[in-house]
Amino acid sequence: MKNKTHAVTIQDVAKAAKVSVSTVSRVLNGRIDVASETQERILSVIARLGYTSNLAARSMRSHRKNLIGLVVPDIGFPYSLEIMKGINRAIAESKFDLLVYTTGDIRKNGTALHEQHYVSLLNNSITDGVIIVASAASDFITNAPIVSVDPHIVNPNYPYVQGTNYQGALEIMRYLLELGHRRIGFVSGRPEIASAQRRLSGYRDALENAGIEIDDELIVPGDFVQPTAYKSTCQLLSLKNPPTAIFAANDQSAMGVFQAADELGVRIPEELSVVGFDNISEAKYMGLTTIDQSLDEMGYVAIQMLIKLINHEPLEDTVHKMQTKLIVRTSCDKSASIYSGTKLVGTV
Amino acid sequence: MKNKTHAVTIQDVAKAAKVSVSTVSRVLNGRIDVASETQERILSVIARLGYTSNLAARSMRSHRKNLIGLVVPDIGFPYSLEIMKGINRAIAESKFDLLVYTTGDIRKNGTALHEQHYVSLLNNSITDGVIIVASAASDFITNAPIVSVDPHIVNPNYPYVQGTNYQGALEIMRYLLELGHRRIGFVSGRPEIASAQRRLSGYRDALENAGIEIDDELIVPGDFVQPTAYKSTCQLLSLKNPPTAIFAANDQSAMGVFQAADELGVRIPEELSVVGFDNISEAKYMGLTTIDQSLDEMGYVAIQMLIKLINHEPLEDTVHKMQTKLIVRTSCDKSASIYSGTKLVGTV
DNA sequence: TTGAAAGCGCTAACAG
DNA sequence: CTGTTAGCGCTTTCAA
Repeated sequence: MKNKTHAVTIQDVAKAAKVSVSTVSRVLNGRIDVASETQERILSVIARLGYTSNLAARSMRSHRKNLIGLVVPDIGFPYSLEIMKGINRAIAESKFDLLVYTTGDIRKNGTALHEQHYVSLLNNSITDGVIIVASAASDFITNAPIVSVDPHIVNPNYPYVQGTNYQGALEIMRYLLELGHRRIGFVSGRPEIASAQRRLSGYRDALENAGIEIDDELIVPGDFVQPTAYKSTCQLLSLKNPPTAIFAANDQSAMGVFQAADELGVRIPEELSVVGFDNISEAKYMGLTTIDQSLDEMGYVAIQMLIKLINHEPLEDTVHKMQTKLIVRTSCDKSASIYSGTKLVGTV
Repeated sequence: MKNKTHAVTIQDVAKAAKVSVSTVSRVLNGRIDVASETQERILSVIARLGYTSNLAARSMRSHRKNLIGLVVPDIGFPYSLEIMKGINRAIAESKFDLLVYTTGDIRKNGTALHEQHYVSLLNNSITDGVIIVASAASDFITNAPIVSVDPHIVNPNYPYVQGTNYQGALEIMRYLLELGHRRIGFVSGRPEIASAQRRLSGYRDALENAGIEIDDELIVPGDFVQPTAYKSTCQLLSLKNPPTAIFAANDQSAMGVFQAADELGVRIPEELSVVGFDNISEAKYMGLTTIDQSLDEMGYVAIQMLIKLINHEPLEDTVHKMQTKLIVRTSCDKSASIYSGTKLVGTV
């Protein structure tokens, strides 16, 4: 490791190039008012010394950092990854760099409080704006723009991106009802989260519209995580009058449903139709039907919105709702066909 | 959005609490030499104003930032994600926060150069140390420690973590040879990468040791990405004397092999045995056998090593080689049994 | 075209 | 226990 002692600063460069720090700074920032001879000399010194401008110091002085912050609760989740894919794509197309902030584990902190903390930390220091994913917090103190992706609780003061959860749920139910199902189970999501509530509403309303009485026994608890869904599904399948179809509130829950069905010897999709919300990469191998809310697109769109805000450009839509797509699989094969889709983009 | 005008600084807090900035700073840094009454007053003001310390300014003054940087080429890759899972876990157990730096896409930049840039940028500014994953660069200018995970080219000057690629490849080959295979195809990885080379060496040496002549027709190009492996496998399976088993250099390549086999109507594992390197979450649904090099463990260990370096604690092993595990699947079911493993930890 | 100097927000001596 | 002061490395006036 070189320069074990001291990082090379702009002063070192200035000294070596026999100019003042301000001249070096000018070159660094691409000012045109520097003699090309001087400029070349400075650049060669920079290269020779391996100088990198100090991010901290630079951020402190200038307002433009070309850096976007991303606050995600847990990178390990497939959900987060999907969104990050889209974010990554948008970042690649932009001149911004991305800085992801995570505390490694949701359990480590009092979520909402820490989200607020990190948003402030980043936006008041080194980023031009932040994207916050699945935030539990609904209010932030920041002087740079933020865009919320799939917030737990919707706050109209901030621009946000979300899926068409209600419509998607209706879609799923329409599909299952058309298949002739009358007893449809629902593995819930976390009840405090808006998207979970809207999915449940869709489930309920669809049944109601179809003139089917809601059997509360068929609505079982869940928390977007596989083990809980597994337990709930076991309970569901052990009913004396079990459902013939199950609607799982998210991908992980669908995995839990699959696990339970598999263990109890119930074959999917022959004996039990299963539909799950979210992208499930394994879905095609498990014979599950899914409704895809294009998580990656949500990330992509969020960055686009944020960049506009950073550039003080107007935002046509403060709220962006992503299209959901029902992907129907008739069997455990790899072919999947898109059944239908709804697109909804509007301004609140 | 509040405070649209100006971020609240330590000065604002000091003024509101009627103390000096240094007293606020003391409270912020948990110094004990502050009257508990004053402390409480300051804390309440901080809470009321929603103050967050400026990361940039703080980093500039103090040496300890409690922040670890991670430089990954592309977050969207399953490979990166696996490593990040382990990193995340280790971070959660530590008092450090994590900051991931990515440019969104490998193609965006001249990899090696940019890796060096980001390492310097982070380590000379706001991080206490960085982890660099799958680096193309082999030398860095930094005054804070770095740990390299799975470097393309090994540089003994830096501590690094890697899998037992050669041993793993031997293991895979032993397994396939024991199954009676004599014509075994190899879908290569990127030839400039050390791990890919070692996997190929393992393949070659195993055949040689078994007294089987190497047929260069059976070694097809790959680049760790599915489409290439797909094409190469099609080529492999179209040979007049096609292989009865294929060893894919990584998970994505294994997916490509699966895709090709599926398309050509070759059943796995009945008609074609396939083994892939890396964790493949879909493997269990596809009947693939894998050799798992515990990517997440690599991330976990890397953070442990880095934290020791940051704390100036001695490192027993500058080089950490992760155990690889051959996971054999007899059919497309969910049960998987661990075949064998090798563990190798040493110091260079 | 270049340099000197002020100051961004913060921490760490050093005085009181 | 608390305030004063001197910078950290950088950008940005303002002069020269």
